[in-house]
Amino acid sequence: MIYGENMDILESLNESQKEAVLATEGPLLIFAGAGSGKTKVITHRIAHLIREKRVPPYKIFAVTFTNKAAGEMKKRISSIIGGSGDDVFVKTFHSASVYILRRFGEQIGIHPNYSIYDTSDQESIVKAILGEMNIDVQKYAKRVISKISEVKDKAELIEGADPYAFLPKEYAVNYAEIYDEYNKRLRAANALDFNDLLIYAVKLLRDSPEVIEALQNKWSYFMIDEYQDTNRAQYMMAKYLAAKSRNICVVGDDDQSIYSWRGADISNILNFEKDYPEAKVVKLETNYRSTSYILDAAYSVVKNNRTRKDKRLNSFRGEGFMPVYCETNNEYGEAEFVVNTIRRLKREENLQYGNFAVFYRTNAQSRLLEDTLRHEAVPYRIIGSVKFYERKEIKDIVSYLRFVVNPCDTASLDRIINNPPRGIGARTVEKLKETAYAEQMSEWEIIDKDINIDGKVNKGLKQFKEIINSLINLYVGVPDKISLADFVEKVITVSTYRKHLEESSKTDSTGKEHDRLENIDEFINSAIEYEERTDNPSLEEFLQEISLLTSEENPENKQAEAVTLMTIHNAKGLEFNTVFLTGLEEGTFPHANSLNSDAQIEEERRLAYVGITRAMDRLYIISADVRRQFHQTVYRQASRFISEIDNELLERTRYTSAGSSSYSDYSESYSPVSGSAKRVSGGAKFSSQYSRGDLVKHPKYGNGKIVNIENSGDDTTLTVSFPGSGMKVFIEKYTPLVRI
DNA sequence: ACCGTCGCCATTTTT
DNA sequence: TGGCGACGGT
Repeated sequence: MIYGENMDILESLNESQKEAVLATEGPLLIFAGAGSGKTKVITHRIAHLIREKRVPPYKIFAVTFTNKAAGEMKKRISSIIGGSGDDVFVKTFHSASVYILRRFGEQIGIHPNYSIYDTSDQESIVKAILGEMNIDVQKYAKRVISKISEVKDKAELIEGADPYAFLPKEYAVNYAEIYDEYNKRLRAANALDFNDLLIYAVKLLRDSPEVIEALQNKWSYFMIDEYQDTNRAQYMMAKYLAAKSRNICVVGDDDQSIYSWRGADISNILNFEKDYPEAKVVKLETNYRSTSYILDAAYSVVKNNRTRKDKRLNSFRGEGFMPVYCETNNEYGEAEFVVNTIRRLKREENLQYGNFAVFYRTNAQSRLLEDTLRHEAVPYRIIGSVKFYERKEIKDIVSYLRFVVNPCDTASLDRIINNPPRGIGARTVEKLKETAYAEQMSEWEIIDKDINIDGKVNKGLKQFKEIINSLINLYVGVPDKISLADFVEKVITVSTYRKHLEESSKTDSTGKEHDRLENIDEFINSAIEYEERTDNPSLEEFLQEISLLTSEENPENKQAEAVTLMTIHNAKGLEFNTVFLTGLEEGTFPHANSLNSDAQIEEERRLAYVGITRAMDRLYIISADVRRQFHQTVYRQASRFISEIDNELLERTRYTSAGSSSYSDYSESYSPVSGSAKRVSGGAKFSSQYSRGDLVKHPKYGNGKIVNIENSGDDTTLTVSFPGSGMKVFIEKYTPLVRI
């Protein structure tokens, strides 16, 4: 929809949506069911504040859960009211914290060049501590980290409660001691983890009259999205900020709370009316997204939860198609059923690949789906699996940058000191750490001052010192003398990282090393983009910003016309014409780890609810009798969520894959079973110099037979079956195939 | 002492 | 599948 300058902001809203938009003063709680136009209400409410109530845009503070949602919201506000929408403060809680700390952090000893530690940095710190304490690193590192996060999620540090009371007591592992040591090392490294960002921001708000006054004067209208997913610290941040104006509007849906494992506290939304007795409550109960069959199915699942406010969405749309439950023999059958159905619907119903989404509970499940789509030449994109900024090569470069900015950053130092290899081994690093500890200096000071750690001067360390020092000299000139992007380029060359990658890509036949080079160039692009869109760009800010980024938002989906694959968690807030919910088996979904607690089962059920309600027109729920996990084959029972759906709401079917348990078997004997999934190159609006059944030769795979020819976009693709290597798909115009 | 290779291991969800 | 530790070669 295009919004004209004079469009009435209220025009396209229903009664309760209008009510929510107009209630601008005082606390407001909006229960927004799935698909009820929540984002529309938030953006229109902000537009209304600005245009009708004459609230300056910069007085409005809005937080969402993900960067993507924040970006989306900004865009939509601007599309209603034009450019001034850019001045609304729209961020995530974490990036809002970064904003607060950048301005006021010095008050509590947080210098603006601090590093933000993600899970892998945390791991490196915790592993070091456990190693020194002679604790089984393998076994405990993950557990310790999750315990540390758990304590911090509860924000016990802020409220003065005893954090140790929340740590487990095990004779082999002293959690309290590790916890203290961990925090000590983060402070020494001038680093904050994700939780610290929130905690320290809240501390400032609570303890510094100057800060709270400045910020309460800065913002006077607050909007918080996904309120059911806020944790303790986020709750407190909102509370402190809005304490003066009390113009706080929270939006959420207890049925869609799926982040309790990350400290989200559902009682934050359920208790809002206690916190703000004068609060107005608006319920958005008309669903514009899904047909009533789908909504009824969703309701029949979620109503089994005990800890929820009962409510039921009305569909604005008609009855629609009955959801389909397909039982398959194994995960191959599941993947084939998905592909066949996509093909059929695309052809018969004139749908596009972009109309389809495939959801799964765990990322590991994506692999076979992905393989099958690729083999069948169905374009797809995966959201959120390997995050761009978590790729090894990106983290390496970021670590160089972080270290130059903040030379106390030991996690970064550990990463780069011998990367690329320069002859600094584990023993040397160990001695370096010992010396640093003995001298009460940072490791960098030891290196920089040529302090003797080993009876002889280490050549590698000397080399490393020169690299870092020359980069520090350049860094002083950023961004005036040297642009940020050029500096990043310098880091990549001076560190010899690029050279090293180029060399290893020569001998690498998989092309992986070459991909790494491309990713590095992509990273330079992201630095250029940052510089272009920022008024006062700084390396520090750039680094902190990307630490909070989770990729998809940046390297754009180059293929818009593609099937979307993602975890259900990632699907929140999205909608698709047709949704496949895969792996509906006890142990897969609900996940095995959640099976023995009611609270966790309820969260899994909410997750199912979120998944189902993403579908607009068609919903397919799939289970497999047998699924191979890790190394073994497990027999699975259909998920309880399926039996919770009323019988008359589900069309049942079964699909059996001709393939058995290994992919090569599958390729050899693959033949589509479903009658509607004939693999003909129908329509044939494209031309090919091959026909089905032709025998061809490939330089690497040898002789094979063409089993399918299809037009995907502009290209003609050939699917060839090789006796030795299974099925491969080629784009005809690039293929090295020769007819024999 | 470091570097590369081999084989073993484990995998919920993520700002 | 790939990340990580152990091991043996340089």
